[in-house]
Amino acid sequence: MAVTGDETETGSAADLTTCQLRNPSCSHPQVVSEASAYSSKKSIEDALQKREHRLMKNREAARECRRKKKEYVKCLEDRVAVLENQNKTLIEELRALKDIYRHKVE
DNA sequence: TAGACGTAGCGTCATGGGGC
DNA sequence: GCCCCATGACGCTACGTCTA
Repeated sequence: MAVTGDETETGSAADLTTCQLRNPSCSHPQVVSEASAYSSKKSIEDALQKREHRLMKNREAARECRRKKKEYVKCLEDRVAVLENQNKTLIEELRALKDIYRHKVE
């Protein structure tokens, strides 16, 4: 998993870094400045909880997104296989018809 | 057998779009 | 505007395969 010291997000009250989540005693400067924006311990806990919830939701969304993408790619691959078969069949059919036509002309 | 390399899967972040 | 969701991008780990 990629965890760098400078991870931040913008705009939300749940802005706390991953390093603080993993190590509550983290004194990373950004964490300190962000955490100081909260008036009480309660609101910090609240923000952490919100962040955790958001990360969990996004984790699940990413998993689902990958699953759908894989399914889509599989679908395309199957379609390619079907079309290739159809193409082969049509080419052979055309060849056979050309043969018949040639014999009639001769 | 150790190291290089390729691939799959994962978590996180950033961002755009839609709903309210 | 704010919130939520979907998704691309990135970095990391685990694992399999190849080669010296």
